Amino acid sequence: MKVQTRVKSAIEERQSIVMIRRGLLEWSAQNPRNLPWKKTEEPYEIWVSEIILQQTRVDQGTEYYFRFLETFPSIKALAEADLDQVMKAWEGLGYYRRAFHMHETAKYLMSEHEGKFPQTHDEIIRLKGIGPYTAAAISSFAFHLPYPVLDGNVMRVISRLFCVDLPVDSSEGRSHLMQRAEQLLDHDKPGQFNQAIMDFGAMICRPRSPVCKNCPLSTYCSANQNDTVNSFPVKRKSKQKKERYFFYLKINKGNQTYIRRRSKADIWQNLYEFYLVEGRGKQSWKDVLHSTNLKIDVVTYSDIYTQALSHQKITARFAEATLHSAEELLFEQGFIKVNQKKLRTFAYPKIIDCYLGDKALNLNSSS
DNA sequence: AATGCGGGGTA
DNA sequence: TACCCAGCATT
Repeated sequence: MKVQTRVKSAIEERQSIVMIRRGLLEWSAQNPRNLPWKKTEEPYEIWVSEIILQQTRVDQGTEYYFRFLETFPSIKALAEADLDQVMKAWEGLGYYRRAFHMHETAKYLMSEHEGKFPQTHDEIIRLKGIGPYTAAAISSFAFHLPYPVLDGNVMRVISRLFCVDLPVDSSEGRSHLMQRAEQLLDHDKPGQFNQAIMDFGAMICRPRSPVCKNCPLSTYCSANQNDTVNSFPVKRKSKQKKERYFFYLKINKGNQTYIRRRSKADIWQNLYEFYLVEGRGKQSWKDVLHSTNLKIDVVTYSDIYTQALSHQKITARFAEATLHSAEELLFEQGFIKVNQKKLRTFAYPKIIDCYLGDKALNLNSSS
């Protein structure tokens, strides 16, 4: 038997667009999602929520959202804070450039924009850290401007509805999806519509095991009709992870420790760390200690810590040591000396945070 | 157009 | 383990 395919007429096409739009809004009204940032139209608060939620699950970001607004309740408060303080609020959340850019933008808005968040899409999208998605989100949620959001949820929903087989991580795919998103958008209530389609993607049209059985759009969904929902969205191959080996020396002098802010173009920019020697492949502490000019006595060696980033696999070892050579060697390299008690007031990568946590635990249990 | 940038939940 | 998450900047 021959598989029947037929091209939809322009009229049918327009009709299904209308039905999908209505279906999304109705589903949203019947299945409201109680998210804290939905309760406000304050641009600053919406901005904070949207930056936090970039590539970050709602469950993971919610606590950060409350704490960030508590610590920095306004553009002014954020602008007047130290970078270290801002990074500390972001510690553990990842993609730390987000925090850096927010801080930069807050300072810019104070000095060049009278501390007010801009109210047009053109101005908003020019701000650091704000791209097409975030600009559309803020524009529609805070100012009711008709810009469609195109995030991971929306791309998944649309690619399934219309069987878009262009890779969603290609510019061609993105522009195709954006066209669809613009067609679908409800221009009278863009904010509501954008919320609806994202919620729908998160709850019904999920990445794995979508709930097609009671999906209100199943009759309009090409992928569902063809029983190919699992082959959308189409993505390119992901790259292999690079392995890196970090040897960290927690160098002490008395009750002080030397730490340094990471400043190179690399992971964990603007977070703090100990003296680092990066090994090439497998290496031992002996090789590493031999390669430094520092006079130190190692007191303890830690277990091995590993952390998987999206693009790198980090293996880290820590050694605690006392310093005998002149401190100047370290100060010249940008290190600062911090009292042990104040150590945790700085922001660290997760792998260092874990090490410090384990160390504190060991001290407690052995005493 | 490709790549780098975190951390965690889930199947 | 691999994939994905309310993406963006840089080259």
